[in-house]
Amino acid sequence: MGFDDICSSGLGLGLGWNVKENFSQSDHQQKKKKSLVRDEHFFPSLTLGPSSDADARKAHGDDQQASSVTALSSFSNSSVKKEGDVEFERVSSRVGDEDDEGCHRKKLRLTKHQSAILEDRFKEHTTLCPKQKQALAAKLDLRPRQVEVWFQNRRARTKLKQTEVDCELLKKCCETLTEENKRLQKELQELKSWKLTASYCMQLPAAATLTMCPSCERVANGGDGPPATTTSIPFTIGPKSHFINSLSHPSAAC
DNA sequence: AAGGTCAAATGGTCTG
DNA sequence: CAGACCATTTGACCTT
Repeated sequence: MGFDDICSSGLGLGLGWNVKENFSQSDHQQKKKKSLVRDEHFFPSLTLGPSSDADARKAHGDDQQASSVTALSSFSNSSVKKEGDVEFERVSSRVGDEDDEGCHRKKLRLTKHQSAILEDRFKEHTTLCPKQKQALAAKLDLRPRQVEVWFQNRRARTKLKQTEVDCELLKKCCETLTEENKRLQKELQELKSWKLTASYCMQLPAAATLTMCPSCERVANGGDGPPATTTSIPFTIGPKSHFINSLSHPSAAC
């Protein structure tokens, strides 16, 4: 026991990314997955302790549903403005000539009004049932298919935005963990140097009664002298370290 | 002209 | 199997 337990018990210190891949999907679906974004969940990990992998991986806040963050639409900076709404109406409304639609598609620009209504609906629900779609299409003078496509594209934008947000979050998390890793590495080094010091002190008669109080967590002489303080003893153990000299009884420290 | 945006098309999977 | 959804691509339009 003692320092040896701390320093040579497979204490591991690491920083890395845990990748939890969702393999639940069928094989034929995998070929479609070119991007990692959808089914992989990355979460950073920092470990200090036995290198067993048994420690529970915390479930991360999952599922990037449309968040309030993403509610701000990319439409807000829509570039169509110069020629005013008259121009909008000209290009946008009425894809009424459905027959020649297949030949060459004309760029459709939704009017501000149409976009606003669609946005409002999207804020309420990110999907539409057929009836809602019909009604909305009629209201906006668009085809149901156009409404459907708009919602698809809007969801895609939301997802992209959310991915960017998540990415930023993970970056920050990574930075934090890197700092934590550095700190723990430093602490480990200190513990190792303490071990060297202790093994040296063990050879001295007085140090044989070295004790650490479990309550105040200070190293003290177990003998007749006064309790040791941080100033009188060359080393003390911080709150997170739990070292008790096996040669003496813990309660004797105070 | 290059690059960005966005509506629309396409081709695939999933689900009831 | 139809319809909804998704990822990706295409093409028109816009800005710089």
